[in-house]
Amino acid sequence: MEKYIGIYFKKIFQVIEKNMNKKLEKYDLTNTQAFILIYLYKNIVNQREIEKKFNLTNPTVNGILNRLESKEFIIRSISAKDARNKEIHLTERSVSLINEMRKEAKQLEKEMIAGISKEELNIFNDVLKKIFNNLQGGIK
Amino acid sequence: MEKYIGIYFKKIFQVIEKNMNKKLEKYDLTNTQAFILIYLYKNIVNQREIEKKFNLTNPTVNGILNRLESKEFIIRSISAKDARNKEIHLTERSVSLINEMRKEAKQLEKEMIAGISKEELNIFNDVLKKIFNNLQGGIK
DNA sequence: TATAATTATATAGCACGCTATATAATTGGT
DNA sequence: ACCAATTATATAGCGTGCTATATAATTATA
Repeated sequence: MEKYIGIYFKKIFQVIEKNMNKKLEKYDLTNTQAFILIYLYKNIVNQREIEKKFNLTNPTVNGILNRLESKEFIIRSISAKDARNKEIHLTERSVSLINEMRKEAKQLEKEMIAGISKEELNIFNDVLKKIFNNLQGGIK
Repeated sequence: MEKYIGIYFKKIFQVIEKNMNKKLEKYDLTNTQAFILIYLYKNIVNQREIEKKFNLTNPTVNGILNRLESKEFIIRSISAKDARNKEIHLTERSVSLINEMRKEAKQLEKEMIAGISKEELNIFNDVLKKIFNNLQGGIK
């Protein structure tokens, strides 16, 4: 067993990420890119909203969107209402992949929690939430 | 509540990391570097062992050790027994910090799990282990 | 014993986090 | 109406992950 929860967490998170990236290779997408596309499919937002939703900084989001744009998964255009905002539009290419990717994501989540009971999962989620809240204060 | 465990995991992991990095700033170390130093203090190993312990690839470990070396936290020398191996030695500088850093790491772990019962923690750890095992197969 | 396979480390190049900083547009206060 | 503050986005530069590839030393095998 791992002495530090922090390290254990990191290991597991990285295993999850690797699995996802492997499944997404065929779409020429990373897991971060895929989750953002899935989010954009359901929500018409500017970049700032993506930052808040995924807990990321603006340079991070900008970089991800740059890559998505150069691969032609999205198009960015300046908002007519407020020229500071950029509107983000999914291209045909990404719309056609969303459902498939969503299926894969769900499938992987199922694999992850195989053999874990409802009760265990509930407690697990509670603990995750508590840890998150315990640490949130320490940041800002 | 988060729809995808994967994303929730990522958020929490990143909050943990940010907290740790903040606490370690004063030592001119990142959390990854600190955990590797702590490990090296207790274990005389070559780079390969670090890869296995932390589930990292060799270029990742090499990069981290390069940075630790240039900041003079470690010294690397070629093994007399097997010239493929590099022996990693901690410098005075890092030895003097280990205990303090270990205290901080423990302290943060305590903060993380504040208000969580023993039972909850046990289940949480079990679930983590199960998730890790469920996914391990998917990688290699 | 020479060659092939394996092992340990290193390098190149990329994705995705970050902080610090810049720029441009909008909003608010006087 | 102006100037300051705020807001949204972008850029520079870095750490830590990765894959693919190279190099050098050791081990195994024909």
